[in-house]
Amino acid sequence: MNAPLTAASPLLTLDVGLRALFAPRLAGDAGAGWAHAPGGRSKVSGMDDPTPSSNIADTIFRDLRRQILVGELAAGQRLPGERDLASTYKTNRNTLREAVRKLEQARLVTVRHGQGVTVSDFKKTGTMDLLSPLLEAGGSLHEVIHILEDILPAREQVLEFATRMAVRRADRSDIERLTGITDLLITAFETKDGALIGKGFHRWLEALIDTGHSTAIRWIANPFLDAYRDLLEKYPALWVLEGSFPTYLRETINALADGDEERAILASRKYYQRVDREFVGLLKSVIQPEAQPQP
Amino acid sequence: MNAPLTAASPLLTLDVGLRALFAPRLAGDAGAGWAHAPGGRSKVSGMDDPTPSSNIADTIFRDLRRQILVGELAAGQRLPGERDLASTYKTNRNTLREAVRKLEQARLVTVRHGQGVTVSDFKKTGTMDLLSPLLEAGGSLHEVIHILEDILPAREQVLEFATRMAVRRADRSDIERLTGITDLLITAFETKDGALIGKGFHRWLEALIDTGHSTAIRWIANPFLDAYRDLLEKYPALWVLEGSFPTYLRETINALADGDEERAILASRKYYQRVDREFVGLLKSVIQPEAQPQP
DNA sequence: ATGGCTGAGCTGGTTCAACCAGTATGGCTG
DNA sequence: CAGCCATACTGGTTGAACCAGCTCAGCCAT
Repeated sequence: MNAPLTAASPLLTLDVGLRALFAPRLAGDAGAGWAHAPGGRSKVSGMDDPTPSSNIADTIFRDLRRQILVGELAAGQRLPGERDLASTYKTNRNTLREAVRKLEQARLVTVRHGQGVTVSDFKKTGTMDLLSPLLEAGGSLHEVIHILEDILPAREQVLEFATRMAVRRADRSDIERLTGITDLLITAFETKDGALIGKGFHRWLEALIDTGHSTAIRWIANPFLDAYRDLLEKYPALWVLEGSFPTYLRETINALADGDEERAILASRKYYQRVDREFVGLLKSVIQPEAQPQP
Repeated sequence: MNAPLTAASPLLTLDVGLRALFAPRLAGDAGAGWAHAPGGRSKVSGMDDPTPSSNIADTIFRDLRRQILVGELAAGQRLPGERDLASTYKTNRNTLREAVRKLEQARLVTVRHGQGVTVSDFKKTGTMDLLSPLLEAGGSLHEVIHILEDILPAREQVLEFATRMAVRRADRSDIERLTGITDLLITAFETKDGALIGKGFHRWLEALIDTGHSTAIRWIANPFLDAYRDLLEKYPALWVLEGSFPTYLRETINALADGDEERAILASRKYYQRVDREFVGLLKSVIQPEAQPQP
């Protein structure tokens, strides 16, 4: 890659992460440092349930979804009949149908009475909801990298938009909340513990999005946050955190407090362009190792 | 509103559309002028099925979804048991469960074995998939307008991003396709037939998004296109088309052909800021008629 | 020979009646 | 009073039967 990194600010754990990304699941949890703050949420318990999903229908749903997302079941192809599928999965038709209903709702198949179930072309008709399951499905390396390359600029757009709205609509309590998380996060950054920082950054992003006070932003950002969280759980060591990470956080907070929209956008753009450039470069060097540059 | 409209370019059918938006469904179809082009699609038949949805489970799903989206079922609230719900809807438990599976997949409820079904806070945890059903559900006027005000800038961001990627990645065939649709559309614009223009514009947007050759863009844009199409079907006369519409189309195409990214973005930004400003102004004047400006 | 009807056999849609399995709760027991 | 446990909720699973839309082979009439 063209732009050399400052020796003092290497990409944190990136190559470890890349190796982990396509390797069996890693165990490990980096302590309870980022437990939920006692926010004003209702009795909604939060997303800290381990979700064992011993659910048969759900298991089948996930399996079929995976098969579709990695291309084992191609678009336009017809699924076996419900009776056949049920016996394949050693269950009954009712349970199997629940799985099919979920596939249908996820736009992965279309069901027509008398004609069977056909796989949809999810690349055409899907939505960002598929991002997390797609990364989780882990198709071919090439495929995943292509999708990621595609997603990264979109993510940057979303983040810029979220940042913009946050600057416009932040109130005092938003800024306090974000400042608090930022301080914790910068402290955590010193530990170089990828999983811990990852969780903290997730909270930071959530707070930033909340600060926009916009349902639209939340809805756009949620699939990205989901994908982030899922990947974080699977590959705690993955997170690409460039050396300027604390600077980015501070710049954003300061611009937020000053109401300086352009400065906040600039900080975001600068940071993510850096990170993404490195990330894409590394991804490409995984595909074509001969093109790998000298450090 | 501050900026007066040029007398020669009134908002096409806007107040008719606003009236229609909160009135019973209008009938009418503006001819087959926008039939699908014989594209290279596989056997996927397209989205021109009337979708009668006589499906019981789906009907229940839609009804419960509507109740949740308009707030009749509040977040955190528990649904009646499956046995009760089944008898309420005069059906059996299996069919009802299929509806609940869809609600679960749509993130509108969470189901926990032994504890029942609870309504989720979709404003926090939802995704853009909910946009179309939310508008369809038609909650309080105030609510819908608030959401729309929130969505419009997001839509503009998405369109700008789509435009940007289209300019970067357009090839000759993309430009030919878009030019063809543009010519048709501008001709159709003379007819002032809202439904016809609406359909044509939908095709134009699809072509623009295809031109980006990016799965990410498609996935982000799809919920917006869905909402657009659904509203178009329900309120054929709605579409807000400002007088500069043909100019916007031409500018975009020309910039695309020249590879001039900034010019394309500028055309998009200028046009949608105009349209959205008028739209929001009108929406607000519906809420507070006393604030309505003089023409 | 050709056109249209018809029924057999696919598909998903719906119903029923049981039973299995988590979760809360209140009353009983130590 | 503390702790257990029967019980009565909740959703999860099962299997069988039947209803309904669709396709197509094959028959019948033109």
